[in-house]
Order: sequence, then structure tokens, then C-alpha cells
Amino acid sequence: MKGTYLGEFEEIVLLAVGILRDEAYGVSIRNEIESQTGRPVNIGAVHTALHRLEAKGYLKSRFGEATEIRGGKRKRLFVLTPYGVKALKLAQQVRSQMWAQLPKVVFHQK
Amino acid sequence: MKGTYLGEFEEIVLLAVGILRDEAYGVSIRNEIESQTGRPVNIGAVHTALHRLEAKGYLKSRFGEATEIRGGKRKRLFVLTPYGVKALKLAQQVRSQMWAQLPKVVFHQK
DNA sequence: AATATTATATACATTTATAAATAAAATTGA
DNA sequence: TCAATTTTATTTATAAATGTATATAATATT
Repeated sequence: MKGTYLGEFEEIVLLAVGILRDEAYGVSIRNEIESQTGRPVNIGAVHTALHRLEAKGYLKSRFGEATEIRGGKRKRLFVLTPYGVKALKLAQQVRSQMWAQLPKVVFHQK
Repeated sequence: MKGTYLGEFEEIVLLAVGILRDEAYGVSIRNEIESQTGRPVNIGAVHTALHRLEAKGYLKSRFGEATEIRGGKRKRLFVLTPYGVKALKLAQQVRSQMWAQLPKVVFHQK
């Protein structure tokens, strides 16, 4: 495991998994990110990120039932590991601390 | 200008520039990031990020006086542009909003 | 069989990490 | 004085990690 920190997109994927809880899989994660950020997200990008995050130990996965709705392969459901939660907290904490030190002048620039 | 959002490291570089104000240049930025994050930072990584961020319009730069202390080249001093401040705010806002939606269970996982 | 839904694989682009080279300016000391 | 040295800094080159897009596969419904 090399990179000890999260990429920008990886972090958002982790957050989406946390929010979705038992319903976090490729497509629902994509939708969640799109609605939260307003930016279009490619499904392949999500799967690649999920795979890497699992390899790094930030996520774990299991197969769900084949979808009840229409068709499709079995969903692969993801959950945060304690290590993943820790990484999220650390990333946010560092930035919060830096934000708090930004001079007001900069902060209020338009 | 392609990538519309900030990389993880780019964001930290911008924050360091904001904190350092009139004294933001390669070496001081590196030191600031190291002390804020506790992780070692390569000076070349900082310079490439600064260059990219300037090209994207998030930063602008000018030359400072040659150092008063011993020897050395002129420093290239950086400041945030309004566009850079906006990008920082947006990035933090999206994540704060997502954090707020994380179920408490996840949040308090150790 | 065609369609809808989902996952996976592959390829390529961009960002970040690392190391080494180059440049500029002040000090040192003959 | 002035060339060698020291200090400070930027630039360049390359590798690794991360981000994005496209193509392919699997499975159920219509």
C-alpha cells in the first residue's frame, strides 16, 4: 500500500459510500455523487476508484442479491472499513485546521 | 483549462498560499504543508503544482527581492486569485455538506 | 431476440512523487 | 578585486498514482 492519502475523487467516493450505507454499489454511488456535486460522473471512474479503495483497505465489499427490479449483474455492495473512516477524518481535519488559519481577508474575497 | 476541480495536493497548496499571504513561495509553502500535515513534501512536487495552479488561473505570481540572509535566487511569490478562492470554497462546501449527511454510526466508528 | 440494468476490463490522460540538474546571489578569503 | 564556495531557489525529467472514457460482459425483463 503506497499512497497514504486520498485523492480528491476517492474521498468523495468514500463519503458517498458512508452516506448510502447498505445500499452503496456502483450505480447508486454514481448517482449520489452526481446529486451532491452537480457534476457528471462516469460509471467506470466509480468502479475503478472502488476497486482501488478496496485494495488499499478503505472499503470492503460483498455481493448483494441480483437486482429485484429489472436485470443486471449482482450488485457489489461496499462499506467503509474503520481504516477508511480514519482516512476520511484525517483528510477533513487537516483541511479544517488550515481553513481556520486563513486570514479573514482571503476568506471573504469574492 | 481542462480539469475543473482541484487535486488533493493542489488544494492543500492553495490553502498554504492563503495562510502564508505575502510570504508564499516554493520553500515556505513546502514547510507550511509539512508542519500542517506532518507528511514529508518534495519541493519539486510543490513547484509543479504551483505552476499548474497558476496556468489554471487559481494563483498568480511575481518576483520578490533576493533574500536578505545569505545568498540565493529571487523568490517567486504566489497569491490566490479570486477564482482560486472560489475553487477552495466550493471544494470544502461540497465535502462539508456530505459530512453532515454521514450517519452518526459511521461518524463515530473508531 | 431486444432491451434494461449493472459490473468489469482496458486504455489513456492528468496529477502527484521523487530525484537530479541548473541557476542566481551573497560570502569568503587569497 | 575576484574566483571559489555556500546558500537558496527553480526547473526538468521520469515514475507512480489517480482520474476519466470507452468497450465488453453478465443477468434479468419484456
